[in-house]
Amino acid sequence: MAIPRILVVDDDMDMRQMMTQFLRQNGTIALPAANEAEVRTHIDGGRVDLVLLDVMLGDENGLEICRQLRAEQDVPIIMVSALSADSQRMEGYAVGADDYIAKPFNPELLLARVKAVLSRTRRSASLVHRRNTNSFRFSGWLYDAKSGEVLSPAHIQITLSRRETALLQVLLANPHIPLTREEIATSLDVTGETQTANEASGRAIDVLVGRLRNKIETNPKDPQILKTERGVGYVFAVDVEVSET
Amino acid sequence: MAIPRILVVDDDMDMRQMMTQFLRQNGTIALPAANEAEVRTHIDGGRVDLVLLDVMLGDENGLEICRQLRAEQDVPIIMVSALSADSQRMEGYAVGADDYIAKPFNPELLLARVKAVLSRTRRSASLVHRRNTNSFRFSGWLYDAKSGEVLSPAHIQITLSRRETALLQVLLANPHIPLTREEIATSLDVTGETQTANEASGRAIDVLVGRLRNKIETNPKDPQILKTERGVGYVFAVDVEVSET
DNA sequence: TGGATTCTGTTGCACGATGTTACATAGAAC
DNA sequence: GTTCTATGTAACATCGTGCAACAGAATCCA
Repeated sequence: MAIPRILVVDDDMDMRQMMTQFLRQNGTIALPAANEAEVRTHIDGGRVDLVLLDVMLGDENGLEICRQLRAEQDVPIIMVSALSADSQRMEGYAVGADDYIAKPFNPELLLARVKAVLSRTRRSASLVHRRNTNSFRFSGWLYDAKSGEVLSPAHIQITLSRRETALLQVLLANPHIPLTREEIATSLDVTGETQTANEASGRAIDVLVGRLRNKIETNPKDPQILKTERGVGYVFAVDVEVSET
Repeated sequence: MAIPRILVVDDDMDMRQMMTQFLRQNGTIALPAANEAEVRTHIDGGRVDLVLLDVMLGDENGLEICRQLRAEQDVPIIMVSALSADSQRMEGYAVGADDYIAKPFNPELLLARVKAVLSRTRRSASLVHRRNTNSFRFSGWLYDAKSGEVLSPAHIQITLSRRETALLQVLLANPHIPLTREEIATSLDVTGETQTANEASGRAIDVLVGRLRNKIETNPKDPQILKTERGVGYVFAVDVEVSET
C-alpha cells in the first residue's frame, strides 16, 4: 500500500505539531496546515488521502471548509473538535465529514479512526495502480501495459527489466506528483513482484531511477521526464495520456 | 502560505512604527504610509492584502480615503480610530470598511482582526508567488517562470540554483518593497514544513543574496538591482514587467 | 546440474548546492 | 577621530544525489 498522506488542519500550533508528529511516527505522511489558504495549497497542489479538520479554526469555520471541500472533492474528512456535544457531531456529518472525533482524544483512537476511514474509502490503495488501462503515452513514448512493450518516440522497442517496468508503472499512475523514495519503494513491493526487503538501508531507488533514466531519457544527464525533487524524491514531469486499448 | 502584505496608514510616526513592527513580528509584511499619496503609491504599485487605515489623518480624512479605495478597489480595509463611539464605528462601516478597531487596542486583538479579515476575503492566498504569469522582465533581464530560464541583457542564458531561483521569484513578486531576511526566509520555505533549517542561527540569506548578485549584477560590488536596505533587509530596486506569455 | 547471463541491491566516491563560521569592511553613533 | 553594529564574503562543513563498480540473486539454457 502506498503511504497515506494526511493533511492536519488545526490553528493551534501545539496541537498541530502533536498530531503530525504522532501520525508520522505511525507510518503516515502528515502535512500541517493552519488555515484555509494552506489547506488549498495542499489540496490543489498535491495528493492528500485524508483531511483531519479542526472545527474551530480561530475565525475561520472548519465546518464551512468541510462543506466546500466536499462540494468539489471527494477526499475523506475527519472532523476534530473540542466540542463533543452530539449536535456538533451531527453538524459535522451534515456537512459531509466521514467521521468525527472529540478533543481531547486518545491518540490510539485517532489512529484507529484514520485507518478505518482510509481502508473504508480504499483511497490509499487506489492511488498508485490503475486498472483496466492498457496503454500509456508520454512525450512520444508508448508503454503497453498488457504486453509490457515500451516503444520509443522513434518506434524502437526498448526492453525494461521487471523492476524498471514496475517503477515506470508507479510513475505513470502519478504524473506530476512528487513521490518520495519510500513511497516508491512501498508501491513497488505492492505490485507483488519481488518480495525482498524494502529500502531500509540504501539507495536502491536512486540507482533504479538512474537505470530507467538511461533507457527513456534523451539526455540522462539532464532528465526531462523523470525529474529529481531535491529533498523530496522524484516526479514524472510530463503529461500522460491513458488509453483503454 | 503567502505572507500577507498589510498597508499601515497612520500619520503618527510612533503609532505607525509600533504597528508595523508588531505586524512584522507576527509573520506579515507591513508597509508604512503616512498620507494619501503614500497609500496611492503602494496600492497602485504593488500588492496589498489589507489596509489598516487611521480615521484621523491630520488634515486628510481617513473615511474619505476609505470611501475612495472602496469605490475603485476591493482591497480589505480595517479602520482604526481613537474614537470608539458607535457613531464612528457605524460611519466606518458605512464607507465600506471590513472591520473597525478603537485605539488604544490590544495588539493581540489587532492581530486577530487582521487574520479574520484576511482569511475571510481569502486574500491571503494571493501571495508572494504569483500565478498565471510566465515571464518577468527587469532592467534588460528576462526570467521565464515556466522554464526557469534566465536570460541576461546580452541574451546569454544564466543558470541559477534552485534556491537562487526561489529568491529571485520572491523578489520579482515584490519590486521596490524592502523585505526583511525573515520575510525572505519564510517565503523561501515553500514547503511550509517544520523546517528547522530556517534562518534561526545564520546568515544564509545574506550569502544567498550575495550569490544571486554575483550572477545578475553587472558589478556585484555596487548592486543596482538587488540593493541592501541597511537595518532592514533587501530590496529589488528596479521595475518589473510581468507578462502572461 | 552447472555455467553463462541478466537483474538488482550495496558501497564508495565525486560533485554540486547550501548553510555556517570567521574575518574584513562599511556605515552609523558618539 | 573611536566604538559599535550591520553587512559582504571567502573558506569550510554538510547534505543530497548521480553513478560506476562490485557482488549476490535470479534466470536461462545446454
